[in-house]
Amino acid sequence: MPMDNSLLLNSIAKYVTLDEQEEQMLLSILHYKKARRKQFVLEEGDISAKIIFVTGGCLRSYAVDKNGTEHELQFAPAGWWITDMRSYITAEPARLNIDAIDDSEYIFINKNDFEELNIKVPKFERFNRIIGQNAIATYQHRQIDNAIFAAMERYANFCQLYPSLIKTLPQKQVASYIGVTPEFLSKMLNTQIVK
Amino acid sequence: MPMDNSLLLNSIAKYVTLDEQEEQMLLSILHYKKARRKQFVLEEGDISAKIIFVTGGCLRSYAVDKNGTEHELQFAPAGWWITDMRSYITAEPARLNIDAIDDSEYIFINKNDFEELNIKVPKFERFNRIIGQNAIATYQHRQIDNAIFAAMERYANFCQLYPSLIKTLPQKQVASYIGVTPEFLSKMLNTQIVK
DNA sequence: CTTCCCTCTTAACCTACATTAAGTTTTCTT
DNA sequence: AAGAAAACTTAATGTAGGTTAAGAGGGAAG
Repeated sequence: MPMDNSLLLNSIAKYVTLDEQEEQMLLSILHYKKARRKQFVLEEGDISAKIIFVTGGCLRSYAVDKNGTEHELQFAPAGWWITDMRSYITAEPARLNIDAIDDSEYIFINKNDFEELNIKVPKFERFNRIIGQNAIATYQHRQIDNAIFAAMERYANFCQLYPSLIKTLPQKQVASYIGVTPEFLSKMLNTQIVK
Repeated sequence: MPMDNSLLLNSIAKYVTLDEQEEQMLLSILHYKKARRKQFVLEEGDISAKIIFVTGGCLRSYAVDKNGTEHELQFAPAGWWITDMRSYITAEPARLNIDAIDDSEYIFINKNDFEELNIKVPKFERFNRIIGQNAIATYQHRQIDNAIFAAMERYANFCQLYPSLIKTLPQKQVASYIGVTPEFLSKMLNTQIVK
């Protein structure tokens, strides 16, 4: 059954040009899956032996603290990659949960296939090296932003950076991403009305 | 003049095996530099058109907030890579400063050379893809740790993760890395004595 | 239409950590 | 070895954001 791979292929094509055969090798290792709203894609304690590319809906990754409070690490709408990288690399149990915020569709690639394809198709490895660097840049700046900015500024940054997410996400998840409680975000937003 | 490249070559050899010619291509693009304690290697506002590998001493990267307070992003003792990745990728002015904590020596590779070598030597690109993934894993967990743990636990984590750095770094830099003021870290450490 | 659950809000009170300011010790520099 | 500059400590006071609790809308399932 032919699946829609165009989002993935276009995203790769931004950085490298795969020939017919290389593209075939990639397509041959893709798996397709759907997750309904709130369904887990990866559960804390599992081993994350795959890498995930979202093609529809929205996934998220988060960790749960000792009080049971969730802390969002990442939102992954269509076109984004998501995984627990530590667990992927070391095959240790994942600390992150990944679940579906909306009914979602995604492609996943098993670790063995992914590693093998990187070796067989250098252009694919280039693509991964480059998007890896992009992710590092993002994490570096998120770390600095958290250290430097107060909650209100982090909220403003989030709105600017992810305008489409702001419209669809429940406020409590935005709160968790920027590192405050939902109560505090609510208060912050409703106290600022008149300056 | 022959320089000591063994640290770099060993670090690459952990992941890939370069042949004679590949190694030569790598060596031909290396530049060697020293920085005295407190000297800048990259200054906020500059464009970070290179990638740095520390061979001796210790560098650090940090950002400065509007009050002039420094916030440590990374310590890079011998064997570590360091750069402002956003600035490297986009050629925008860096937000990070990189300077020397101790008298240090480092290798740097200019962006053009680095990108070209990645294309010419797929094994080098593999190495970079892999260490990029490692860096992502580290940043993911640092983000989560900051969200989940209180200052004392973050300090304990730091001690466990970087036992050698704890001995050499001034306390105020550790404080900055874990995200508290030096005053608070001092109080924390000196109040815990008798439980 | 209603019940249930989930999200958001409001408000009182609480705490981890920041700020300011001195004083002390360690370390560079000369 | 002296003097200056950093680094560390202590303590009083301040505040951003957390916690707890209760109520109000809103949408999905029956």
